[in-house]
Amino acid sequence: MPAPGIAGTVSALFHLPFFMSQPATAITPRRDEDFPEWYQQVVRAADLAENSDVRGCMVIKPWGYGIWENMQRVLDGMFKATGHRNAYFPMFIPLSYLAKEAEHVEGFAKECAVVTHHRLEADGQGGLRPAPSAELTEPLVVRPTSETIIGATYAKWVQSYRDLPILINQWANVVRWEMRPRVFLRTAEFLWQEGHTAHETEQEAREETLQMLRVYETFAREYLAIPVYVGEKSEGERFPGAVQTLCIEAMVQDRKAIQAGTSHFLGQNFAKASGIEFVSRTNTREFAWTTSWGVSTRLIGTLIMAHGDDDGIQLPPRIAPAQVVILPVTPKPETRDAVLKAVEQLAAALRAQTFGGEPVRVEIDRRDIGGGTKNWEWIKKGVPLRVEIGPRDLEKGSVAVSRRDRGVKEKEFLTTDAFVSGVSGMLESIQAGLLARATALRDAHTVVLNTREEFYRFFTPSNPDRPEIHGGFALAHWNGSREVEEQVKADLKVTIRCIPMEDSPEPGRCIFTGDPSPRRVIFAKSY
RNA sequence: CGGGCUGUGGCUCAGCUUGGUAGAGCGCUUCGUUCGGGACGAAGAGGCCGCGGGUUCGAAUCCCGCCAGCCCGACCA
Repeated sequence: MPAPGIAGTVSALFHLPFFMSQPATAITPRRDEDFPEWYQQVVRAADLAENSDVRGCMVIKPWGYGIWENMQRVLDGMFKATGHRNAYFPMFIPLSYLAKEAEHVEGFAKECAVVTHHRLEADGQGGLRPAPSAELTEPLVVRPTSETIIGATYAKWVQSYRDLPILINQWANVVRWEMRPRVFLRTAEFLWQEGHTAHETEQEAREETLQMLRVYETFAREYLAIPVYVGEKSEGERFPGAVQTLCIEAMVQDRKAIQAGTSHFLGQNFAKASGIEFVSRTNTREFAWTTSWGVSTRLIGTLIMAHGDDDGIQLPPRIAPAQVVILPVTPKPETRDAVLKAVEQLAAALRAQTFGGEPVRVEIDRRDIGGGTKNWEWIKKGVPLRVEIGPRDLEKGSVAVSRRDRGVKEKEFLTTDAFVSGVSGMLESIQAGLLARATALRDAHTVVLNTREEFYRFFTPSNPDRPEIHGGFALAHWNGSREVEEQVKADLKVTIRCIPMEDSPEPGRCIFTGDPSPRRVIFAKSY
């Protein structure tokens, strides 16, 4: 984590009283003091979401939802560009459907919400209860994922190889009854997209799985400014029922890994379970080959932990709900109208500019609250550029521009024209800076380890009672056995994040057993 | 599901041991002074102290029961 800009720090100190009545950073605790608590405070300070009265469920507030809407819009375009279309399937899945695929049941049964009744009645004590007479003959499960119900539907749609491929995505909510919820990272209900495709051949399905993984990788890098490793999950981390699970893994600022997206090659497992059969080109009956792939609102949590600083979140411009916020400075009533008029003109001029092929997103904050308070709110919300215009700027034809990736008090005075024509470049520079910083962090904490001792040292904090930020990604040889994986997990809470896809893997010997290993895999602690 | 803890204005909490019908900070409202700035002052609104029962002249405070939430473990996008 680089230090804040020196100029900004000096300037900030200059404005504070000796005894510092205000914290030096907008968020307490700082990241290095208590990362999990810092995360929660950022979610609150940036007004992204809050916990609801329903345990484990969150209310996503407009600023947070705006981020999700941008993710949806961009990804949706990428899905369409690769030939997919959207559809919608039911939220309720008959219990018997879930039971069809053995591994799938085992994976999800423990965290399913179940609907058993379809009517309420008075309980005689002023409350309500499910009516005993209205019990469903077959309970419905609130979807934890939709493979089974979509599979059952595809089975009806597919008769011939001519009906394939089916390339469908749905945007939906899903429910997994988690024991330990954390806003955006692990909630009982979350929003996501799930792509479900069915293919004629294994190769085609495998290519689809890989293609969508690459879509996620591109999205993460180009839009979220988060570099990711792409690879395959080990057997222990695989999606229940999948033949192969591919993933993108990101590192966030406490050096833990987070799975940011997954793409599964399901083989014929679900086709067999759901009866997706077709008559082939050679007039034989075949099971289809299916895939599924998804990303969720967890990406918002990833974004926070990847780019946030001690003053709040920092949004990559490409995904920010507003890229520029204009803050009118209206100290005197007599100049107020002129300032507001200039603000409108500036907004229009900025919106006529494009960034990443889209009009620049501009918001004007006309609220009548203290300028400092207002400024800090937008800092905490992570808007990339803040622009102040006051009466003096009107006279000079200038604006005061602050970048979120620079010091809080740092302002650049530009002519209005220069700012408008340069806004796209500034946004590009911020976007690139975030990616560069995240990449540097990841690379600095990705190490190659060759012995068991090094490995255990790397993942052991110096203070076990209050673990400091430590560890990172460890590239090490592994013999491929589940026993080793589970031992490491039990000892250190470290898991295999992925088996990286490389062109020329370097063979070696497992650092735990000495067995031959075809390639290094990535170990890390994870969310 | 095991272990620890907590429920008091919107938020964070004090008060409870030694019962006498409620406090602080922040936030909110109004007024004023400030103000290219997360300022200051004054006034004000807001609480059947988680729920039910018991002891008592009297319970936020003591006793019993229940409910809810948080933290630590097992599970997880």
